[in-house]
This record gives sequence, structure tokens and C-alpha cells, in this order.
Amino acid sequence: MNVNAKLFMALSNQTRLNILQWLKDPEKEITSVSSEEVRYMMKEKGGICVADIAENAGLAQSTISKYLSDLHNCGLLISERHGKWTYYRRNEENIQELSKYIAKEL
Amino acid sequence: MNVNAKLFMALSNQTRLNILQWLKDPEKEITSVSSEEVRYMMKEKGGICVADIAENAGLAQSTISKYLSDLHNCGLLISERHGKWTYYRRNEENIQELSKYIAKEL
DNA sequence: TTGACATTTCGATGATTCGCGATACGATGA
DNA sequence: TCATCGTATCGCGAATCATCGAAATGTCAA
Repeated sequence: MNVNAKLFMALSNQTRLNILQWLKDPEKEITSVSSEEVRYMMKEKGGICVADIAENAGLAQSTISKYLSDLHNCGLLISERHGKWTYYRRNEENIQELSKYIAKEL
Repeated sequence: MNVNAKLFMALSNQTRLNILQWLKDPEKEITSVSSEEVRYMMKEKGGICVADIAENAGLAQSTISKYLSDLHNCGLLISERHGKWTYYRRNEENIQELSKYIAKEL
């Protein structure tokens, strides 16, 4: 992962921070769909889809699509497309790498 | 330290990231004054003064003063005033705290 | 091929940030 | 007290970001 100003920019918005938080425990935090559905998406599709995250955030779907794309571009999220849907989940490896970078290189 | 969007905003600018880097090894990185002077400032004054960092950055004094204030306000730098001068150094404790926050809470 | 649907991209507008020069503040020394 | 010097703050125009709705793209199913 490339740790740079752009990455920190992605983290400098409360909604994008919220998204990262929600995806830590989506079954609990994504309340716009049932936890069964959330569990299914996470296990079978590898993440939560854009519309559900947008619903949770209360912002326009196009805004959230952009945010998710930003978080994906800087390596903080992994995206997986299944048919019409794009599912996003955390990139735990890169988050740990970021932590180590800050401890040693920042 | 309070880890929030404002903190990441402070890190989302290349010059501010550079400043943090320079203050890791100022004797080597602050080239606008002699290394003797840098050593003296670090040891006796507890940091590097605004003008020298501005010189190093090649940006206006007012710009760098603001950047240093931002980095100080979010806990990444410590400032110490001696007479007319304000000296800034890294807040290593908070930087490690930030690293741990990212590893566990982000 | 067409229709429907999820997502992405585009264009617009208001808000925020960047970086500057000018100015105000605070400390020193004559 | 006053002049000077380092720093902090203010106000500005330019650039970037936030957010929306509309339009374009991609995918499935009929």
C-alpha cells in the first residue's frame, strides 16, 4: 500500500470514517437491511453493497459510490462485483500496514 | 489524543507530512541552518523554530505558521515558546497512540 | 433486443482548503 | 517608551472537496 497525503485525505471525512467503522461489524451497524441479509452478503458476496451503505449514511447513492471508490483507490477497502452489485469490505491487511507505517515511518 | 477527521485532515497535505518527516531527524533534514544550530535548538529549546521550517519548505512564513499550528492542535507536534521564538517538535507519544488507534479502532 | 435495476460518471453549486501578503500581537533591547 | 523582530492572524483569490440530481454504463432476465 502507498501511504501518502491522498490516503489521509480519504480518512479526513466523518462519513468515510463511519463507513470503515460500520464495516467492522456490519451485522450490527448496517441497520437498513436485516442482519440475516447482512450476514449473507458478507459471507457469500464478500461485503456490503453500495445502496445499503448509502441508506445507512443518509446521503445520495452517487456520493457514497464516490466515497467507496476513494476508499478503495487508496487501499482501505476491497471491492468485489457480483452481477449488478458491487460489494465492499475492509482491507484489514492494509489497515494494519498503515498502523505500522505510522509507528515507524511517519 | 483525539483521533478524528480533523487529525487526518492535518496529515492530508504533503508539506505537513514533510514537516513531520523533517522533525524526525532535523539535523540532517533542516538544511537552512547549520547542523550545530539545529542540534542546539533541539537540545536547548526543544524544537525547530517557525522561520527555519518555512525556509526549508520554501513556503511563506504565514503558511507554515498555520500548518504548524494545525499539527499542534491535533496533537502531532509539541510547541514551546522561548521569547520571540516558537519551537516545534514531534509528539512521539501521540504518534504511537495514533498507530495503535488505527490498528485496533479504525 | 429490450427493460429494469445497481452502480458509476458527469455537471453544477456551495463549502473548504491552499498559499500569499498585509497586518496585529508579543517579546526584547535600546 | 519605542523600534525591531519572530510569530500568529486576517482577508483574499485560486484550487479542491462535498453533495446533489441527471445521465451513462453495465448486467441480468424476459
